[in-house]
Amino acid sequence: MKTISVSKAKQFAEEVGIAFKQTGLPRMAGRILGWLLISDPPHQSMEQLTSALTASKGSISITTRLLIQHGLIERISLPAVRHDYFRLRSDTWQHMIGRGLTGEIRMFRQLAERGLGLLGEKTTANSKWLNEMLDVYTFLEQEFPALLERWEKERQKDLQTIRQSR
Amino acid sequence: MKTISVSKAKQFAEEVGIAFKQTGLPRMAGRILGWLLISDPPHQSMEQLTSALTASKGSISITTRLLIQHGLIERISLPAVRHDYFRLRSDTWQHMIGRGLTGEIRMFRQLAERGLGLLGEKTTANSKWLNEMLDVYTFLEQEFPALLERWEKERQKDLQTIRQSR
DNA sequence: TACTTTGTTCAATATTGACAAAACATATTC
DNA sequence: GAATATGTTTTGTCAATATTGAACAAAGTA
Repeated sequence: MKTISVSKAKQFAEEVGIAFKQTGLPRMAGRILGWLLISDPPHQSMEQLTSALTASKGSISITTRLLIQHGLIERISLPAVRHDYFRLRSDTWQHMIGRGLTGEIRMFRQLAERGLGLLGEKTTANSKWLNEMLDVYTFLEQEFPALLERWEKERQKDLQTIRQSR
Repeated sequence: MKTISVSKAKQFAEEVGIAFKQTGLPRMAGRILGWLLISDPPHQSMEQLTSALTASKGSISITTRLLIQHGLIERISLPAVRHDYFRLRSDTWQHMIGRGLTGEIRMFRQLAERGLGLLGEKTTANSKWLNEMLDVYTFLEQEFPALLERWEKERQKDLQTIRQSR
């Protein structure tokens, strides 16, 4: 029988927590998401989360709401069971990438525009940097979604290949 | 005479500060970089930075060192002037993107690998998510540098066009 | 060598954010 | 409708982080 070591699982959840903190979301959000990535079954009750993460009900309640708002997890309820469960959404990574990477790109593009607006018509030595900044981030803002679409397509192809080979 | 409003310039520096905080660098680092983006001249002394940002010498000293380590700014000295100046590096945005976006992609790819390692050979319901996570981030990790190279190329082309049209 | 300017380091403080515990609200069972 | 189970909101505490201010170091100038 192969079971995941509980301590390693908790450690993994902690690591995802730290990663999330760096992307701007609270640490607890990452812990919950990290746990849901490896928990068996993939849907977990609040009580399970509190005990797995040694966190208070309150924290879990607030943070699950946040994760739901961000589209990263969803609440499900099973018939004849009082409490609800949480589980990852199937499109979690689209949302993660959209919030993190795409969001960062947009933020810096906007900052470059603001900066250039401040300089006005003056062409100082800095406008070179600001223009380059605007240029890179505008390019990325346009091309990044296309990159993700390419992934979607290649993924579809791969899935088909797998199906055919059965 | 067109001069940048000092208060708006400071506000801009503050905004870049907040943006930096979200990417994991200290707020002060963003404030300094934001100020250097719009300051005239583009090189600023430590004394100028302290007064522009209303921050202590200590903060500036520590944070400029950090920015230099990250390759975002450089220290320059002018002949016959006692103190040094700081200015943006010409490749600031390559470093910014490498640290922020590329770093985030790599981090999540690594996490996916760790998670799958924990599951071992077991194919639980979660392995679907972890595999998709690994798949997206691996794809991005490979393709993102190529995207940046494409930008470099198109930029070279644009610069040539400008030169030729003179 | 004494003095001045400049920059760094570090200890003390202020600020922020995370979190738990408890009070509160809602719903379900008997 | 009392009792129990479940979930949310709030308040206060603690820990992490940022920032200052002062002491220190280094280097140029007279």
